[in-house]
Amino acid sequence: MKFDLEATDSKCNARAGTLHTAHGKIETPIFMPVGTIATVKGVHQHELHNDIKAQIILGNTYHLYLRPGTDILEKAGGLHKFNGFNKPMLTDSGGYQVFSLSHRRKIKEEGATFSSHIDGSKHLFTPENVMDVQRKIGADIIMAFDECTPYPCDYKYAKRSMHMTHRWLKRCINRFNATDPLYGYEQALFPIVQGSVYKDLRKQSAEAIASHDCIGNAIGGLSVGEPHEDMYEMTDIVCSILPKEKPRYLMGVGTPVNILECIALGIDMFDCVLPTRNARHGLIYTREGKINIKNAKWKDDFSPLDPDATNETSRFYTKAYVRHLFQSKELLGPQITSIHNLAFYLWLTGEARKHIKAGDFLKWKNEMVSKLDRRL
RNA sequence: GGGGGUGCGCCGGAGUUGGAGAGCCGGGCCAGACUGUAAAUCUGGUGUCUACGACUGAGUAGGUUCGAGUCCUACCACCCCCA
Repeated sequence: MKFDLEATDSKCNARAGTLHTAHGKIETPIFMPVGTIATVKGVHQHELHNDIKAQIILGNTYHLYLRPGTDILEKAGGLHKFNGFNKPMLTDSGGYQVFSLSHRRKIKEEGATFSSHIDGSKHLFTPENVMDVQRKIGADIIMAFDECTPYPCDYKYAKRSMHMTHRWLKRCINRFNATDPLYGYEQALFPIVQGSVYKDLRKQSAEAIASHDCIGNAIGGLSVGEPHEDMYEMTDIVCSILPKEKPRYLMGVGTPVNILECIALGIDMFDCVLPTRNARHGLIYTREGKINIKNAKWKDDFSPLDPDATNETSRFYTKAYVRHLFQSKELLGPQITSIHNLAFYLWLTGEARKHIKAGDFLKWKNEMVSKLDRRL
């Protein structure tokens, strides 16, 4: 797996590059739709491919391990074969579930014990078996097992947790290096920077992560409720330390404005549930800001969801029609808005790339942010 | 034509031995939230007003009573049975 850095903005740290994987290339900056349970909720693979133009999607180790289970995924020949998405995929390790399902787990040095949110059964996740599971799932990029710390998080806990994540990382790397891909193509392991909102911890963590010389690096533990200023500050510090020639993945971020700001700080890869979750709840992102398509004011607005969209779905369906679908609780409503929001996110990162290459990113970014920044 | 039954919220239920209702449950409607997905979910609002408090309100109009959504009378509407 190889990353080519193609352009760097002269006025900020934004970059454009290409990550070459066995399932195709990823042109950065890029947004990666989240497909936790082997599906980007409500969206067909051909829609991801043709209309949204997704270049890579996510899956989740914790969820896929619980259901359908690694035996089924192995039998299928890996996640790509199972869900039919034959472009690059990335799996998260379950580290986020250490945070989001904190009431269902116990952390020890060995690993984290979860009681399944599906049936209550007990499962131990260790750095080693999380690597094994991700080998079986077969994503192109797999993530180290970490603890995503909550916000707020006191310094002492953040420090202790960070060190444990670093120790877990060494175990992940050892297991990863001791095992081979199961399906005949390369997988890359990305380590994750932690350290909560503490500058010294972030610096220390970024240095530790960089020292492993992995193919790409990730920043975790942000977008968990901290102020945006903290998110940007931490991202900035970490980007100044992580190697320039390797892709940087900011996990779980974010809003369109978050993404633009963090591209400016030097981030190449993003993922977030907002475009799909909000879509299912009737919130759509447009070039002019976000709108709630369920609001009564759209009931007789027969203009397209987005007349300027580059994808077909967003130009084809009207606001009034999509509102009607939501009012009627028709499945097509969330499907259309999910496609729309993802297409918008992919358009956004694609435009950013164009402007970085053209050399006018910062100006374009600032204009976009002021247009979009109605608390996006 | 005769007999019986039922009437309160935007809708459907529940609730009444006469004793605190702007008010229970569900739906609808109107808004809001959501950041490496326990999420097609969750939260709030939904009579009126001069609004942290008031006022009006149980088909309509009267009556009985300290007190009526509840009892009585008339009328109206709807449903059922008989002709």
